[in-house]
Amino acid sequence: MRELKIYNTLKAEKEVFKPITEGFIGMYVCGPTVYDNIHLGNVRTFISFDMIYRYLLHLGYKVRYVRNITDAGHLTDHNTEDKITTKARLEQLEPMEVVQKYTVDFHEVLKQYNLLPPSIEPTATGHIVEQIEAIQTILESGIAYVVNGSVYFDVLKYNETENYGILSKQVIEYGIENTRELDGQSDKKNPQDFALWKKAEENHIQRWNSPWSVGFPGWHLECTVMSTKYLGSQFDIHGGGMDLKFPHHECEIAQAQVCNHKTPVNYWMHTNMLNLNGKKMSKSTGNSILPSEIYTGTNPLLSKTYSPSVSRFFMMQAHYSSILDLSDSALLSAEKGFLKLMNAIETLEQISAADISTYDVNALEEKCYAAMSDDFNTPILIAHLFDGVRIINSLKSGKESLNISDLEQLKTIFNIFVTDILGFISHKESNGNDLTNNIMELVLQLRGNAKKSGDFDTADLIRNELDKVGVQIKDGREGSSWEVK
RNA sequence: GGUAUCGUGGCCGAGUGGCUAGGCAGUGGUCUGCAAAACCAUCUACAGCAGUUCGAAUCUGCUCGAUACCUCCA
Repeated sequence: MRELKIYNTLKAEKEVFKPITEGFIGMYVCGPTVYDNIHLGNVRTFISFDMIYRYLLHLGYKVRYVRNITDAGHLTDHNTEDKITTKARLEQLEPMEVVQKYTVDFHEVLKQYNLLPPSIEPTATGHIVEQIEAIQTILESGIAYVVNGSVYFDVLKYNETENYGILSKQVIEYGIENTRELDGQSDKKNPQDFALWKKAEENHIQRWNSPWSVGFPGWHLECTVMSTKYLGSQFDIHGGGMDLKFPHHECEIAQAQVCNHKTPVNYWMHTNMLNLNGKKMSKSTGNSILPSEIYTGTNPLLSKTYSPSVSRFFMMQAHYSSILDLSDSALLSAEKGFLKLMNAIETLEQISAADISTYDVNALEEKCYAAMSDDFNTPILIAHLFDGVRIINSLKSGKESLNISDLEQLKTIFNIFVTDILGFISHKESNGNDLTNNIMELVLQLRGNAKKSGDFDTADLIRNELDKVGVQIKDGREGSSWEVK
């Protein structure tokens, strides 16, 4: 199998990837908390991991991809209530209605962006029993304590024998004098401690029985429990957004370390943020844009609508680990580039083979694999694909030629990288309609006749009127063609 | 205050010690009835200062600036 390099946040360097079991990969990615519509920044993370998943599959690995849905336990800021519960109260819904509503939204959006579904999509509320068992284990190890029906993880005690901060490189602060505002109400021994179980207040709707209180699990615990359950106590890849690195992933490592006595994950991958107006998109600050606003064009920042494929292309033009800034002009240029790429693929279907090849298709394929195998470098891949686009257009005009096997190989390359790995789909499916094709053939023929007889008024009329309804005429050396814009 | 990442041409965005990334926009040309598309050519660059080196956008130090995390966020 081809060598693959992955930037491992845990080691802070690029490493050659070696799965625990040859040919198999266990991958866990933190999913959304379904208390609201996901915004485009959330989508970026899932698209990045979709691309990663697709490439791993393409390389021939059997991948078990687990991506959770957080439907309980995610606390709001400075509050004892969780996000789902808060939303349920605001919308006067059952918590599970909130969960259902936004889970459906999540899935619909990801479908628009052509994401493959994960192998398993577990929920926090479906694993309450496992979470309670894990808390018991941690309590028995003496790394957690019970206060007023809630259970907290003792970070300082853990840090005596283990390294809390191994992932985020944070150095925990001993002593409370360094902390900013210590919440007087808090049951915690230290502000760094985090909740494993919270006792439910009277008005808290989501609640389960436990040995300590009627309450609900802490946010960090679900990922530990579910990744362990489905991928084992040690697995290959754990991913998530950069903003989850600390404290969420740090806490996951600590919990798993106490429960299973081994480091849970070999490769930690963190995808970077999508910025809007120079700042991270965020639900809580309102600096965000919804996927639906992109394809309906309802956001004031956008001059027009953009298809999901265009925004997917826009994201793939940046490396997953870089911050990416969204703007109308960036989407506009992405759209042009995307159409150029997709048009070339259509053109490729019309190319006929020649006797000799004037271009090294093998070298192109090698470059594409090299780019992807170097920490999933999609911008470099796309640069190479545009090299292929240039060749395709030259093939059409006769400046380059390919023999039959090279031509087939070029088609395969585009199929693999554009469709299978980058996950782009042409949004011009309507071009394939037989009726439309036949009518357009006639129209082009009539216009061609008009041109031949010098009737350019008619020729231009046809071209202009078609342009108004979104069809572009392209006159080439060997005749005219058309496409839906 | 702590931790981390980053500062690349008109814009977006790769590269990380010597060899043109790429896309969009611009300019010149080919083609065209004209235009568009396409193709060819081409311009604008590595935040600043000092150091290491035969050679640095790439390594080191400092300065300035930006962002993220440290309290919920993909």
